[in-house]
Amino acid sequence: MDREARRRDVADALFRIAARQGLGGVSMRTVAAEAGFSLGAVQRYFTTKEQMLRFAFDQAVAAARARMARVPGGTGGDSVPELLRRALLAFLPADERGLAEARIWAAFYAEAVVRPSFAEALDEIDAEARANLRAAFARGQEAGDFPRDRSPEELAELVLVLLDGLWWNAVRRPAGVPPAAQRGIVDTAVALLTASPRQTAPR
Amino acid sequence: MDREARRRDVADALFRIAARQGLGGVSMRTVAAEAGFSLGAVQRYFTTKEQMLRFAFDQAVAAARARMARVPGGTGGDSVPELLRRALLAFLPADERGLAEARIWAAFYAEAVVRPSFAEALDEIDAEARANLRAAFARGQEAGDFPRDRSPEELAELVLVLLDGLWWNAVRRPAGVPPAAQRGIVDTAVALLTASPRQTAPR
DNA sequence: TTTGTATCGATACGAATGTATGCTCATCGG
DNA sequence: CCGATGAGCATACATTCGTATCGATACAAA
Repeated sequence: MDREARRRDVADALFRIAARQGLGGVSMRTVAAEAGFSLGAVQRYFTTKEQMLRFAFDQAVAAARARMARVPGGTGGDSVPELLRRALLAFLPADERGLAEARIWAAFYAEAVVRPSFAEALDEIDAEARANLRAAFARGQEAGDFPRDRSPEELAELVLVLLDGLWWNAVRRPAGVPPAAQRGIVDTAVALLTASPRQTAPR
Repeated sequence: MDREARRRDVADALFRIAARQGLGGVSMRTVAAEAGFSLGAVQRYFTTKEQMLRFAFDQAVAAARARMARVPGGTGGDSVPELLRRALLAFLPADERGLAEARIWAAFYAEAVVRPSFAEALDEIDAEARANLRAAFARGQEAGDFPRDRSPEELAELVLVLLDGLWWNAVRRPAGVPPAAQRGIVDTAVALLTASPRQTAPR
């Protein structure tokens, strides 16, 4: 009878289908079958497909926010570069389960390109991450861990872009093969970020 | 009567729809209407939707390959970092037309996550780009434009990842607003790539 | 017990989908 | 002239879609 819990069950079923077949495989009936519910039951929790999709999307957004909050904030004793390295790795899919989640996000991500209401939520997450990174870089520069000739804003933006790239790179790998290669790229990126510039790219 | 030209017309119509509504808005009938053809006419060129989609995808892949070939190869007098900078910018959507193309790619990109036959083609493009970048970095290191403590492979991989991130970042921007900010990130990234490392990220 | 109210399942219905079939022409070789 | 070939179009068909409606069961209140 717990309405909210059932809604989450339905959303979980939607996630499983989206991870396997993308949003193209998501229909009221396929979701109902995956959840072990009848079509009518799903309809009682979500009168419309739009509602169902939006709920699932919001669920995924909340999970992403929670993951971001769980990232080591900087109060620990680690250096900022090390924190950055761990933060990047925290958002990359590591095991089979993480890869399934990432596939779901890939579907939503693409959907956001043509659905502004989804894009707004992604922009909000981006803004949060940007703010966190900006603050971290400011601290890192004060501690001397990062060169000061680049503003924290620039560095934060660069890391966000880098994370997007790393993430998509991981999503496209066949199975759970990435760990080593991924770590290598992350290490390289962090090393370059902590390097002092030798020359500026000519105008 | 030119069969191949008509097929491209149909594919172009598919592209316009995909840019507007994603692959979810693509159906035999909507594509036919967009192309100004009847459903039957489209069917004569593509007996199945799968064929149509695959042809359009291959068309997009060929265009991407052509764009990659058109990128300044390095025989010019420019320094390798400058070449890198221009190469990155060449792949980012600059105007409204480029953004529409990018939206199409976003749809295909997400589709590739759940359709291995699409993923293969993307992997091939990636491999080509990786080889080109690797060679460019090797040349750049010999010329002293890049630090030698990172292998060309690592640097190439990093740039590929960075390009993916930059690209998605551009796709998600509302309209044709990105140029300045995008260039800033590219400049920062190139500057960092050409910097000499100060310290390596702790294990 | 009776009444009322959720919960769920089954089914119905119109719209849209992919695909198949048949028809009308125009063009061209004999 | 005329048969043939193929392009283009309309239509038909079965399936699947989202959504709406109805009946059955369960359980709480009166």
